[in-house]
Amino acid sequence: MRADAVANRRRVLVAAQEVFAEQGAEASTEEVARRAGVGTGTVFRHFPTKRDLLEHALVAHLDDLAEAARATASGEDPVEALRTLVADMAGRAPTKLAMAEPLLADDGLGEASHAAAERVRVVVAEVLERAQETGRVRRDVGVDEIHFLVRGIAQAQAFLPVAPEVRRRAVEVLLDGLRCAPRS
Amino acid sequence: MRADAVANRRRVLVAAQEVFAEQGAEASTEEVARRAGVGTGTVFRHFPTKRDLLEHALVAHLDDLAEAARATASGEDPVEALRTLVADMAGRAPTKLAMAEPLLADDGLGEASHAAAERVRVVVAEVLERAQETGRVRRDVGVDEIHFLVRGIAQAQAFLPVAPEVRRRAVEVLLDGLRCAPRS
DNA sequence: GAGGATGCGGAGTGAGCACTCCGCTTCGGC
DNA sequence: GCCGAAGCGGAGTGCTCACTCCGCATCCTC
Repeated sequence: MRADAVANRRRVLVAAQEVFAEQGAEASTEEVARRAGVGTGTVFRHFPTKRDLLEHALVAHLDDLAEAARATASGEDPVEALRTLVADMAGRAPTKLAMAEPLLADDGLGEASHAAAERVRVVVAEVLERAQETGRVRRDVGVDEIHFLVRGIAQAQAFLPVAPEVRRRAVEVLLDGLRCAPRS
Repeated sequence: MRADAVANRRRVLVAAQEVFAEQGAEASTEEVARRAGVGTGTVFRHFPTKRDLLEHALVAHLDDLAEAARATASGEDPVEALRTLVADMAGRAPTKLAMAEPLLADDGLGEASHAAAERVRVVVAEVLERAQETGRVRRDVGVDEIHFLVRGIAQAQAFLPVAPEVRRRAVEVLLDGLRCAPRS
């Protein structure tokens, strides 16, 4: 692969993440090309379909998230780390969903996306488990429930911009729910 | 207004709710017309833009919800009513959001939608207040937080179909969070 | 039941999009 | 520096969709 081709490919990927985060997945490929400073032909040569472009942008995004999660996981008190992780994921999820949504709606995520999502999942699972071992987090929830709730929080802010205190209190309810021992 | 025009208008509205619930707001106007058994011209005469059609379908949907909520509110134990309401709203929210999302993305909801949403809000507020008076529901949350969380739950299931137990446990966490007294 | 107003259907229009194609430019091995 | 291969740009293509237009059918009044 020629050096300029490699560079262009990377520039397109970066531009795609930016554009999709800002405008959602319905942003045109032309806009991505413009932002990357290349022609549309170049974008389509590297990523033959829009689906392909979305998928690669999503993988890049998930890898960023996993790395940040790994940094959070090491060091802190596990319960505090879980809290930080939930907040971080809730913050990033709108961007993630913008890219994942059309993929899910059309034949589901591809292999690469699944692998990247799994890498995130592993880190979250580890933090959750350690948090549960402290006895301060209920044991009847797993990573799936966490992801579900975080995705919910994220989605809920995506459309109706919501007052910060409302969002904060809502997250608080969620975290309290996690901390409580389950009731009858 | 001629009698057949009135009937057609109603049929279009009903068809629109069905189609948008099934296929999302990106469903074509032609599909709505087909389902209603009319031509596209007729749809556009009654609702000059797609936005108009979405908005009227949304109002009809919200009015249904408000009526159901009123039925739930009367009679039951308030805490139980709140629980039922949350579950019901979580169930209906995907349909609601499918219609509301493009409106929000483009200039926000119109006056009619706001009024309909307010009618729902009033009922929920009343149930929440009565539930709080029993002392079994924390007092630092309001209708906004409830709507926010419910919308989240709804959205989260809309894309990734989620295992029923996961969803159930997640809702449980939310409801437990509501029930707990706030912790430090 | 006649006549005018009202409403209807669906072909047509233009805009926007994903994706293709090919003449030209740039790269890199020699 | 030369030259073939690799890569590039962006006009072109075909499709879908919201929305328009107008000749024709249907309704309602008198």
